Amino acid sequence: MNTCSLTTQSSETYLWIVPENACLLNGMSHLSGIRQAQKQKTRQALLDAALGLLEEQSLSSLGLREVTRAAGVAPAAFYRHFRDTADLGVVLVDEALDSLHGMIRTTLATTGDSDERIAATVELIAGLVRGYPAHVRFIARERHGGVATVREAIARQLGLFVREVADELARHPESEGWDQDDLLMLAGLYVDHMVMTASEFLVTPETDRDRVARTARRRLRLVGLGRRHWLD
Amino acid sequence: MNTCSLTTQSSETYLWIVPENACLLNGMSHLSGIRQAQKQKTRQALLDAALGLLEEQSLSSLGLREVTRAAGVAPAAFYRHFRDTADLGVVLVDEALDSLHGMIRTTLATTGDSDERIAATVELIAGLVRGYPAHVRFIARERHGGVATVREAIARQLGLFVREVADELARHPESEGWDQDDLLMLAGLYVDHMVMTASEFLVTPETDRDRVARTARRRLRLVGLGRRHWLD
DNA sequence: TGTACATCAGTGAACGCGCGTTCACTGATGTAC
DNA sequence: TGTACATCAGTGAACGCGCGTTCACTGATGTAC
Repeated sequence: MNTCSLTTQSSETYLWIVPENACLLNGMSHLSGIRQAQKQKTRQALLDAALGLLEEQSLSSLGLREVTRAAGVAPAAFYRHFRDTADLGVVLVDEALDSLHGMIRTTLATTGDSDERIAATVELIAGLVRGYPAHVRFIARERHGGVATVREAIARQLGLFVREVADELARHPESEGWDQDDLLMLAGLYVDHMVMTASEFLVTPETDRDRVARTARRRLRLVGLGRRHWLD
Repeated sequence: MNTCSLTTQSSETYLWIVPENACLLNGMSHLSGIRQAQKQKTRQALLDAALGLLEEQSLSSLGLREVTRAAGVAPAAFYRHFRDTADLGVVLVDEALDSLHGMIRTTLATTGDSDERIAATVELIAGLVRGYPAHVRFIARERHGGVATVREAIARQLGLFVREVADELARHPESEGWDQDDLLMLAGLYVDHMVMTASEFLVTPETDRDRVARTARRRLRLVGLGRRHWLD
């Protein structure tokens, strides 16, 4: 059971060790013990219920009563945790993307030739879609969705990814002679490609996902070729 | 004033010359004269009103009464034209994308070196965003949105684009030795890139769009380099 | 340790409101003779 | 051409319903002594 992010193990442990700092965003930093744990449980039930409902609709049509009904609490309880459904949406963005930063860095830092890195990247995305389909769908859907604050939260996180990817690319020997602007351009291309691939996986039945993975790898290979000849 | 597509001039003319075939989808092929023209006007008013409202929300939260209010007709009038708002959404998809097929083919067939073609492509997208921002936003938003029939309509149209782009790429001398599968992979990369660039333009104030265009062109150049070395 | 008081997450009832849908209607347009 | 009837796009009133929000409340948990 995770509490504040996808990284189940670490954040749960963290919660028990330093409970007063575990979820600063919740505004419940002074709570402790049973009370906090129960509140947290309800909060997570609301988030999970919302995420489930969002598989078949978008955030701007998600109703507060719908969420509380699915979570098994009274409508008024919602206000103990979120101002409205848009507010809940912003929390979902961070729940979905916070834990990805580390994974991406690790994957890009993989030693080995570029084909290995490509395979690892596509496998990372496939794994995310397999493990957290609802989170991935939520991000793909709300990236251009109808709720401004959520769009902005997603744009902020993806912007971070772009900068992190650029940093990591800069460490590769292939990046010698590249200026920062070009690195960011390439990093943006990669991040966009990751999001596209993820949503392509989502709409493809498990049995056909190999085909999607193969196409994704070829696209990355083609971009990689362009990268190698950029300074010719 | 356009009636069934973005290509104002031609479809309007067409409507008057062969009115009984102009808008087969409407189910009003047997109507003629003043009555049809008035019905068409109301229908277009509903579509325009909906498109306006969709700039700040998504289709799955768009209300029928909201649309009729903005269009200045009674709620019940809506049912003379559409079954529900999802049905209206599907019509909007075709209104937004039908007329693009020709433009894309023409742009890709542009004679001249690859830099010229790249500049023309980015300029095509910039022009679309400038001329039809609401249509472009609608497509970007609903591509992964909460209404299945609309997502499918968009996927169908984008799939057509991919095949058309692949056809056009096949005509280029650079494509010698490429198999169909690789051409489709590359075409998909281009189409995805076009959609990304369009939505990047949308969230960028007019004054900064040059920067977005420049990045888009460099991305296309990098992909073009990869293309040239694909068979090495 | 036990007791008395404070806190506050969650409840359940109530509210006014706008929603989607239906229906019989009206009056301009179309058609037949 | 004029007349009598048919069509049907748009109207306006009505309906039942679920929505978001408020409020005083309850009872388990927390705290002070």
